[in-house]
Amino acid sequence: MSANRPATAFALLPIDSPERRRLPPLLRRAWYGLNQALRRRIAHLGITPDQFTVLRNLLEREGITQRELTQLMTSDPNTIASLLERMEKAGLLRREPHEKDRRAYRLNLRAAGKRKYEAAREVALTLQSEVLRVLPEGRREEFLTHLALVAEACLASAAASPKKPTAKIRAL
Amino acid sequence: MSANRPATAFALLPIDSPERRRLPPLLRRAWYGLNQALRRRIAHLGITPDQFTVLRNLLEREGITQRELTQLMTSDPNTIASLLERMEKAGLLRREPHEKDRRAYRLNLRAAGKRKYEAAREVALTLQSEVLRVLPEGRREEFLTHLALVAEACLASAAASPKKPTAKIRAL
DNA sequence: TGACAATAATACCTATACGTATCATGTTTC
DNA sequence: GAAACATGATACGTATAGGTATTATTGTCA
Repeated sequence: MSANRPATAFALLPIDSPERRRLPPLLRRAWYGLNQALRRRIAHLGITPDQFTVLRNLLEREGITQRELTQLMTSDPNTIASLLERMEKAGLLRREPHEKDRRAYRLNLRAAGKRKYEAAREVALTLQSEVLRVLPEGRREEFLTHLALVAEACLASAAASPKKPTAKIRAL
Repeated sequence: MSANRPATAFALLPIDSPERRRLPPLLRRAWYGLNQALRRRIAHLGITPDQFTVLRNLLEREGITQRELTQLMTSDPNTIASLLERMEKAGLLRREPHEKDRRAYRLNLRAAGKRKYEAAREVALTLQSEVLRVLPEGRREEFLTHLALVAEACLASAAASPKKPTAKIRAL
């Protein structure tokens, strides 16, 4: 083991998994694991983790447009459109015409959506605290702060990576 | 702001985004941002981030089965099967019959797969260090260690959440 | 050894991510 | 104020996640 790392960091981990320290697989495992756990635990409610996130955002900010929801969820207009279509069909929310912009919709929860949200929220809170318990209590806030920094950096890198490389950039 | 948190943690963040401190959205942003950045930066190679991960695993361990790859990638047999089908069609790898178990395949990279991997690896390494630069140098190892703990906890929670609730559990 | 459970892979389904293109509507600019 | 441009939403295509069921094997145990 190299000398300039805290030895405790590896105490719980098998030494022979070098990729254990690589950011991408760790983020992948954490995100997919968390998502899968939540999906299974709320499956009986008939909603998915992404639908739960939509419900939460709509409860906190009623009447937002799809574009605004897309930004709040750090998602994509296409993904949100089809997600909302399924949720509207399931009776969880309504899309009403925007009174100022005839291109846009205003999104509003229906009663069924609010009920599903409340039930799923309990599950999600339990899950989150269950997961964070593995960190020493005094380090949890710091971890989340660092994770927020990393998340912002990831989004910035994505934003800085054009879909179609411009002539200038490709010329490098 | 509550008193028992380090004040510096919030210095760079808008105070009015309470969900900034919630684990799920942070993991989502980090993972999707990282994935999107890599996808755009290697699109010219004709492979996706997941295909890149497959290539890396196959390079490190030649001749593994789909089942073993599924475990290495913390993925799903269905997903891996269709992923490999696309990659085999694209000439990146071969599925050869397993000499002991006629149900299984042995996976091997082809030359094109190795070339794509080498090119994508440079991009991925650059991206990862670009992202980790936002953390103070002395905290990066600690952050990854904590993230590994969280990832394991997420996987454990998922594993502890059955697909179909048993009668016993549902009775609670 | 013969019935039966476990396992590797696949088929089929739905949900999501996201790239490109399109349409309708807003906004800006000369 | 008309043309150019920007924006909200959608249509369509491909890739991935993962649930259920099926098929072909393998392993186990009475």
